[in-house]
Amino acid sequence: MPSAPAHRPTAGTEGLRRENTASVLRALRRLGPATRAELAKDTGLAKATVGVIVSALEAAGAVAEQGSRPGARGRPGRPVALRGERFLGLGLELNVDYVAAVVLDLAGRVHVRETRPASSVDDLLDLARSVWDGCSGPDRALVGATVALPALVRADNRTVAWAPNLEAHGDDIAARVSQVVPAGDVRVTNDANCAAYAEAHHGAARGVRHALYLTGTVGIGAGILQDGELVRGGAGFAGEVGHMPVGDSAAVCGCGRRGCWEASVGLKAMLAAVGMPELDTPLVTAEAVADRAASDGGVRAGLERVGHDLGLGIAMLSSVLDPTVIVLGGYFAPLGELVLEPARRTLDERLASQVQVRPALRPSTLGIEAAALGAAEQCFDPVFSGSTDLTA
Amino acid sequence: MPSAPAHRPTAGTEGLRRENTASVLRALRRLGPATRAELAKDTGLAKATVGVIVSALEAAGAVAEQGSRPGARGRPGRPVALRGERFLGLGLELNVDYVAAVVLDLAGRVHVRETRPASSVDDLLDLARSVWDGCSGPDRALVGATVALPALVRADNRTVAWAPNLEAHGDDIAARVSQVVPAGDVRVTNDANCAAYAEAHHGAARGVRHALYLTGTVGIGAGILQDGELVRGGAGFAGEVGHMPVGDSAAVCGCGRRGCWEASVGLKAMLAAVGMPELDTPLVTAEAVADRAASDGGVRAGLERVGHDLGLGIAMLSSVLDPTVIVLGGYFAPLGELVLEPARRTLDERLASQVQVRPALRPSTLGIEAAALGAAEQCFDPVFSGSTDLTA
DNA sequence: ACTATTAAGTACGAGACTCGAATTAAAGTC
DNA sequence: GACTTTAATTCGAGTCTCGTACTTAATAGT
Repeated sequence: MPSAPAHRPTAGTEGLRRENTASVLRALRRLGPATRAELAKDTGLAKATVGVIVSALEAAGAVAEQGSRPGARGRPGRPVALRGERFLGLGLELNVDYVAAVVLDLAGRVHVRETRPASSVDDLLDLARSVWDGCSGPDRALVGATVALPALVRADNRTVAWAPNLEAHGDDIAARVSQVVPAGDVRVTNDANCAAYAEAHHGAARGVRHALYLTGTVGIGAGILQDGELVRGGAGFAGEVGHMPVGDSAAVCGCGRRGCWEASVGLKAMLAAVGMPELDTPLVTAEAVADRAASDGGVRAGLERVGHDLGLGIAMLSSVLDPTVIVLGGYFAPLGELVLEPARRTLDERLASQVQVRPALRPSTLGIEAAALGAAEQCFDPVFSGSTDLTA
Repeated sequence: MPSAPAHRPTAGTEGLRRENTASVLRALRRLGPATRAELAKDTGLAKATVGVIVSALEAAGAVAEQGSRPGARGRPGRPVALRGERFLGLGLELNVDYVAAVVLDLAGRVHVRETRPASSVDDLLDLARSVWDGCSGPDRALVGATVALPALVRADNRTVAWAPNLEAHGDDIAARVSQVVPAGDVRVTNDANCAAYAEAHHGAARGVRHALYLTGTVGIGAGILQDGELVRGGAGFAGEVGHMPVGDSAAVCGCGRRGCWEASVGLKAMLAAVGMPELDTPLVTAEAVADRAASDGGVRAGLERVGHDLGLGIAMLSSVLDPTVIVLGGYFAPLGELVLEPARRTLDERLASQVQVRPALRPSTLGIEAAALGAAEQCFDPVFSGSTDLTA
């Protein structure tokens, strides 16, 4: 059988408490402010148990009571809500032309989001320091920090196996981040995975348990969510879709081979198709292209071709993964329906069977900080899964 | 966030016991016979707790003590092993040209395996009845039955969305099976998923947590294992890789489109490539081809071409999923290295980066009952996950 | 204004479970 | 034969959840 590591999330009764506490926290995140009675019904726990758990969370500063909501019959409940003032998560992104940081709180609200045009680890550390300085306080605790990189990150969430266009050795990024901010646990992850996570928690795929995120810049990356969890693969390299043999089989890719998907739908291929130059950043470039498309039929035709090849790859990925929603990020987002519409048509042609429902194709709405936001959200993973206890 | 259903595997202390009991059972399955002390070390539970759990399992007939193993210093431990005489799982497969059944016990041993050339639901029920008659007994309990179908089965594990070549409405198969055998819980699943499960528990991918199974008959199907769990997709249709646009883009597929992968590497495409006729069953046909290849260079060249296109699709799937091991079943198994070797070469050429390790390509060794075996194994899922309690 | 009704939250005792330490048991070693 | 070593059980303490009964706080009705 698949030899599972002897994982022990529970074992003793205090582990059981952790588990149930996490269950209450998840319910609060999902429902928003809720009374103890509502939490009991949602989690299936006894009212008494919920009462004890809520008290502990309140003492820890994780939740707070709100004013009661009158109007109904009977004694009005006293709603409890996640507090954003105590526990924070820091998400960082180091990319080829910018660094970004997002501070998220337990309630899912963004405290800070900042992006700077830069590309070195030192720039990232500077940003992390300044962002945290603006958030820290005597009653603030940083539950973790996560660094998103456009790189192949191993399944250990620490070491980088391959980072083209990035002068980050990566192995020590985690260590350097933890010297700059007081985060107990610092992890390193792939940027597309982070962005997928962000879309599923805050963006166009909110609440969707099977989603696929595609980011388009020079390369194409994917983040896969299967039943709410990121698909990482054996070594941690799942989602490296840029070099799949899809699209124009003659197109020459930066990797030296031909026929890679990103040689057909990557930023440079798109620009070649519409006959426009590359500007400062992929996003600015794509916005310029979208503007021009309004008046230029040739540009629209070029985007039509890109959209078709995009749909081809999406058909492939849909057949394999059967996602409910596919979110398009990176330079695809500004182009929106200009590429999504032809992609949908191709998808309809290519879909495996009549029964298979076409996944929803949506542009990302999270902007350039998507990956950093997802990274910040990942910091709360241990909290909502019950492996960390905030009341300790 | 991905709105998780408020799943309650634990909650109270008796749920905790179930969880820990399942942990002990998993350890026994993984380690084989083990003393209470060894189980305590492996599971992380206290010795006292393991003692109580083992007593309960022994009373339920799930485990039994073996003769002690002397030789070491100190008091010899009394090893405990999973008993195969009490709890059984029934796996059934209904395919286009045969029906198959496997009875598996808690210890992972196969009690019966039988295949008959047939293709109707009635034939399957006959087989189920006769197989169970040969196994049932006063002290025997059937923990469940699982039916594997070459069909799109919805995520509810009951209803069939699409079953080409199969006159099974499917929605009532589960009900009819539970009338024939005394299985509490009857599930319906996709055959490739079942076979993947079988390979991961008993076959060429044993102990591997990230594996991919590919079966080749007339169509091509995949089963995906991500961290030991089957990837099902949003509707339950993940792994439908047969109609991905891969290989010869001009090849006409049975679905009416062109360029589908199975139009390049399906059974009929392979036969066309080697210029040989189809025999009774895919396996017999493939064996004949393998025989001929020993002496016929033209056949070898044809298989070379099929292997190349196989490698192309595998490269795609590897980029997306990053499996550690890929198992080739169906008609690919008899052909073995004749197609695997060229597939490996293509894979090496196409692999995304130098860092990415090539997954191991292995032929299946489980034979025609692979899917039925995996179906039987799935019956024990609730037992090893702790949602069912054998000691109740 | 007063009572009945409805629902939320709490107090409390019972029950289940795990854990660590102490104890008993069964070998081999000197 | 005494000692050592390791296995397994016993026992008491501690933690947790649960159901019931009770208290509290609002509205609805008379």
